[in-house]
Amino acid sequence: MKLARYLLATVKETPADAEIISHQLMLRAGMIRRLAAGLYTWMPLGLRVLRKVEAIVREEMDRAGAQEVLMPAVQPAELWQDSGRWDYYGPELLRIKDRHQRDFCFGPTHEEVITDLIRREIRSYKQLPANFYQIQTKFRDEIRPRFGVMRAREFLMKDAYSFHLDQASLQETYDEMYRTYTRIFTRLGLEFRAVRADTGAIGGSHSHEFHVLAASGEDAIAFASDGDYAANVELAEALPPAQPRTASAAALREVATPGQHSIADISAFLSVAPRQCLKTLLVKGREGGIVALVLRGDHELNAIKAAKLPEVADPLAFASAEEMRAAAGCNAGSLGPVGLKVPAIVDHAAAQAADFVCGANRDGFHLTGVNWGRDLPEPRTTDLRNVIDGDPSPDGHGTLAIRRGIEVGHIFQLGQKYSSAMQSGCLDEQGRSVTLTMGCYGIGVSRIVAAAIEQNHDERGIVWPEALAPFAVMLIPLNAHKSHRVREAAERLYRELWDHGIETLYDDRGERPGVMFADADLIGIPHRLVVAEKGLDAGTVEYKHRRSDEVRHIPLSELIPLLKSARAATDN
RNA sequence: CGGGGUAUAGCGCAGUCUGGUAGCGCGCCAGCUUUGGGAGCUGGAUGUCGUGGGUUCGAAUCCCUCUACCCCGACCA
Repeated sequence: MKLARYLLATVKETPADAEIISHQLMLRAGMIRRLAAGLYTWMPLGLRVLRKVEAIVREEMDRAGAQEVLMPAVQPAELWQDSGRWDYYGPELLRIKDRHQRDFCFGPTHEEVITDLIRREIRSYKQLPANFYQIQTKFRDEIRPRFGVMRAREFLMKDAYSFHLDQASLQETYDEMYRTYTRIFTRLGLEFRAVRADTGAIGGSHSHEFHVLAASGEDAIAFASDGDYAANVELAEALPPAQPRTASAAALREVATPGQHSIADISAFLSVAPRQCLKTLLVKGREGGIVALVLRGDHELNAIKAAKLPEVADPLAFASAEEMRAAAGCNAGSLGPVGLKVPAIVDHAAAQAADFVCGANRDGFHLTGVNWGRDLPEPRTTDLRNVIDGDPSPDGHGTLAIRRGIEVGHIFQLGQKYSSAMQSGCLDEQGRSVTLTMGCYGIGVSRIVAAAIEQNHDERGIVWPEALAPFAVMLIPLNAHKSHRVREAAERLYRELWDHGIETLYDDRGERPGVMFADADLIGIPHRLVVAEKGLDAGTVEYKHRRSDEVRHIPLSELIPLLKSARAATDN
């Protein structure tokens, strides 16, 4: 491509409403433009990157024996009513009506459509197992789209669905997909980890998320210092403390704590560590009523763990101010487990505390020197909190460290959730009717582009991994307006590079050198070639890699082999 | 959905409090100079001041309506 008439829409200034670096750089490099909240146009340069991701995903899915299909983005409501999700899915599902007032939705995912297809097409166990995938635009009406294409409403996703006669066959394909995802993210040049994830109603250890590690990630991941345990913090188990509770030493006292509400207030006011304070949260119960959850002051409630308790409403909902006063006789800020009339469920770590501080269930007062078993009954304990840095690993190997990740892939075993709701089955070897067992496997294709930038940038712009770069080479002529030799050499080199299949951008805009260098750096092209008078005298062009400061003078004859070997190193 | 904020040239912003001829930087167009890290000078084009209504001799500015977008909030006891 020649830049003079390529829509290279780079901008110098950082757009005001882009918060994270990938969003800023995608706008500045002219990869995307916003149309409305969570809706983006992919510009020529950005689309090339998106296509690179797609191509690698497609190659590896094909290699793993999956068959590509393309299903409609718009889906009839009937299918969603069949599966029960029309009512369950909520406002994230974009519902639309056609001219006959029939209900449709813009697909946020395709379990219903594929299950419907398979129940019509698959007749015999001889056709199984089978795995179908598509790369397609999805729409999820997110409460709060943000971070550009990282959390957009419309986005490109690869979704795959596998069908099996039994669990053993599903496990095989699941493992194959795990390996395939590992290959894909490795080829994309990303630093990533597979982590155990929450499976919702499915249960078991049959779900993994693939996360690109980045400080801006929206998910927290817990890693074990020894061994390979890794899990989303949503799921990671906090083990009960190994040491027994220390004996009580202090007497129970009620102290006035006017205006002191938060753990931070109380610990500062009474000069005790936050971990010596307990916080009490009142939440709605599953069958109505109120339940108290008690945690150590330095710990955070894990809403997913709490919502799984049989006593607690799912999803988790906090008690209103009126409900608090009715249940405890005080406002938030003075709640405590002592003398509370509602059932209390206590986190393991909170149950281990001795001589602790908590609210007195009387506005403006707290209790100090409180002890389980003495001042209130021994608690019912469970795991309620998020793991924190330094907690013991649930698998017994070392301690946990917390890092942030961007979820770019998710594989899980669906079992028979959709196939039984939608009566998708076939005949087995004995002629018996069997309900199919399913797996599903997603990759956020457009999100990967943003995630890759989060991991690969510097102060000058994007630094593309070889496999994702929109172009391999940026060809820059110096003083082309004055020098026939430079112009001719650059033109010749440009054609030669393309003849060898090396994707090259030729900057024929006639800009000053500084502008050309700055744009080349901003859009992150890996290999930079500069053609100038002084090099031509020696029969060389100047070569620089985006990641390096080293400038090398390469004889023209060695150029193509050099670039080809750089590319080959990243294929497969 | 609750709270906060913003909307003025392609982009980033000032002007609004205190009503009176719509501005700055970048970008864009033309010319000259310049050419190894986002050039300089000269000249130029570009605005229903988000929408609709109201007050006023006069509204970007004051009042009301609507819309769009951004940020914060489901980790607080």
